[in-house]
Amino acid sequence: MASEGNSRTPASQALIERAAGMLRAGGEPGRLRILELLLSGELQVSDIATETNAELSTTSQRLKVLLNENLVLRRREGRDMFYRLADSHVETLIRNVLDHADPDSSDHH
Amino acid sequence: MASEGNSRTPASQALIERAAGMLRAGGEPGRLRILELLLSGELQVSDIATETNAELSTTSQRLKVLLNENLVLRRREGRDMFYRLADSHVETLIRNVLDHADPDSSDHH
DNA sequence: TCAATACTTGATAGATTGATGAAATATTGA
DNA sequence: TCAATATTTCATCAATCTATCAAGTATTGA
Repeated sequence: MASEGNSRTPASQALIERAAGMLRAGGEPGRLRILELLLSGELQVSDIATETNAELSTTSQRLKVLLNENLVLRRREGRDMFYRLADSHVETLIRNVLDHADPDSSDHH
Repeated sequence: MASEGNSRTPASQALIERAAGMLRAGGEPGRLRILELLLSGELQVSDIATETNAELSTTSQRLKVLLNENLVLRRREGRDMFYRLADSHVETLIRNVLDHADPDSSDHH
């Protein structure tokens, strides 16, 4: 029994800042759109740019923010760079917020 | 079967924007700190200000942002205003991100 | 080694944000 | 009705963010 339950040990300043950074990274429509896209799997930069109707360099900058906040991981394959969600925690987070923001979602209480 | 599963219907522009707004609202340390505080229950503004070491008006502004993004609800009782997390979805979200940001958290993969 | 492809980085300008003091509003009790 | 308490709103300024173009780097194949 270390830290889980209904009452939580107050998060340290550092933890709060890391967590806030993650939320902030997802808190911009262009970047959230990318995260949503990646829910269905790994994609390369140019495809992400195409799918999101964004400039390549804009897309790259967005991915950089997501990478810095550890929301995504990347892997090079030849000239291509493939990005994917960092882990299932992130997946859950994204699904969660999209669900919650959906007025048609059933369990709002 | 409407929208849940491993592949998700692409979110509408509006949904993405609402969801991004929520993340952005939680994406600032001062505001996330408030959300974390509220995990343990309803609090009035002055107490939130005290607990977070912030000016009253700063706290009020922060709460306003959280309220606008539907992350919290409030209720007046006399001169006091009590704020609480909007629902269990929000609770889950906050716990989730704090967990994920914690390097000591076990299930990062 | 050169040209082409795929991406990243740097510089920048415009937009948005966040904290704050001062002023305003709401509620209560004398 | 007045003063006190609790909170919100307003105006402002500095800081941060975001998209974009141009330039730079990495990888491949001729």
